[in-house]
Amino acid sequence: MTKIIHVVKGTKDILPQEVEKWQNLEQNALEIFTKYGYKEIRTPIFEVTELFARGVGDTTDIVNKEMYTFEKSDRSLTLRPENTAGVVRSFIENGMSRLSAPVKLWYKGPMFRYERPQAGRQRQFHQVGVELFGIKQPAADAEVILLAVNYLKSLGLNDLEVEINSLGCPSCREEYKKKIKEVLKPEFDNLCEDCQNRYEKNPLRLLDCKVESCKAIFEKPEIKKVIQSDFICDECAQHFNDVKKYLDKMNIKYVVNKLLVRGLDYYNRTVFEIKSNNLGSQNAVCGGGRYDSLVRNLGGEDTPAVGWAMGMERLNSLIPDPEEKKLDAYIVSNSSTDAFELAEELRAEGFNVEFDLSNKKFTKQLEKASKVAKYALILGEDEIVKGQVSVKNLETSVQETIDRKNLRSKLENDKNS
RNA sequence: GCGUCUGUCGUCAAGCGGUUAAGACCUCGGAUUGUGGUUCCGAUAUGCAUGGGUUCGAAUCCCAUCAGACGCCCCA
Repeated sequence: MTKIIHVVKGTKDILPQEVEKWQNLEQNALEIFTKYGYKEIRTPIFEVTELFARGVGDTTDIVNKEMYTFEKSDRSLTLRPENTAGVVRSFIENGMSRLSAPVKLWYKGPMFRYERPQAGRQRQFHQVGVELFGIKQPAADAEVILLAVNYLKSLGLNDLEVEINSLGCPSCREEYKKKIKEVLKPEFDNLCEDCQNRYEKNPLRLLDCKVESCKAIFEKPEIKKVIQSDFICDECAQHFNDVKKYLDKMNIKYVVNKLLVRGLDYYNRTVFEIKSNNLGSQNAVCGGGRYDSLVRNLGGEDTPAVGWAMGMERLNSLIPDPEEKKLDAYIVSNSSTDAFELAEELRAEGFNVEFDLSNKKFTKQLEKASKVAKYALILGEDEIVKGQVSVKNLETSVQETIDRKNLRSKLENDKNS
């Protein structure tokens, strides 16, 4: 036997029986996002590597160790690890800052990150996300969060936890980082290896370390005081308060998590995550925030923006499997030409119909019908001659022979009852 | 990149150094050439992820590789 070829590590087929769930996710996205005025955008799956280096940030793990990068004619290209950078690139390139604000976009599609696969994590995975450009006011943050919550609700997911935080603006955040580094300096040698790395790279990430010895250090009164201090400046605080006010008004429950820091460099002010307790350790279904300097950093005009992305695999694992859909009818006949004809007729009228293509025996055909369809349409010699068809309800076993011209209304009646 | 566990039919599995490698489901065929979902018969792994080794003898023990699951880091 010739060796078979396997899917590559961290990728998966979406098989026919799972496709309906995916179509649901996509359909709901289109419906809900359209209500809020978002338009779909589709950007390429690969981009110039520099886009992600500059966009996502070259200190992030995503850019440093997780990108699928390849060279082609002297150019370095990368499979997109996320889609905000690509959308921003397109926003700038297509002059969308000239459009009247806000510009509201949504997307869906595969993303690629070279990571160790585990529950809720693959190397090729899918995200659906939204981006709102051109509004600096807190109402934009609130709308985007509301949109996320309503999308999740439309999928039947109600008991998820919304966590929010404010990272402040670049200037007040720098102050805060400095203070944290200062107060932790004497403890540096006692921190775990990861934390020692983070100390320089991203001091904010120190705070939610899970190592017990580190936690103990953060509990020390003089350190805890600094960590918990309200470091953000008055303007940022005002913005954050307003976002919370909107959420309260819209009846969205949330908790403020001061340890919530996102892993992409471009965020400022509002950041948020939506988590589930039913997901294993990778428990965030949605993550996002405000990124007011990204458009400018990528060469566009100064444009404030907010957005989020959801992991579609994670969403799907929270949604129960739908019942398998049966065909409306399966034609049982020894005359495949007549079966063909009838099938086409019914299909044209909107029914889902199949029949046997391999000349199986009558009983086998009926057996097949009972497995895949609600009705068996028996088309034998008698029926063909008389222009009739025997309709058998495969659940109730009730069968009656009717004129072919009445078949449509018969099937429709039963369909609705 | 690190750690823990796991690889026996399409699927779920038994087997723990000597078996003809159980069983169940699915699939296919027959009982049953116009009536299924119940029942009964039958078919389907010269092979146990791959490659080495130990042994008279390996699916079973050892090593390596590959793959998967889960966790760390990080993220959706």
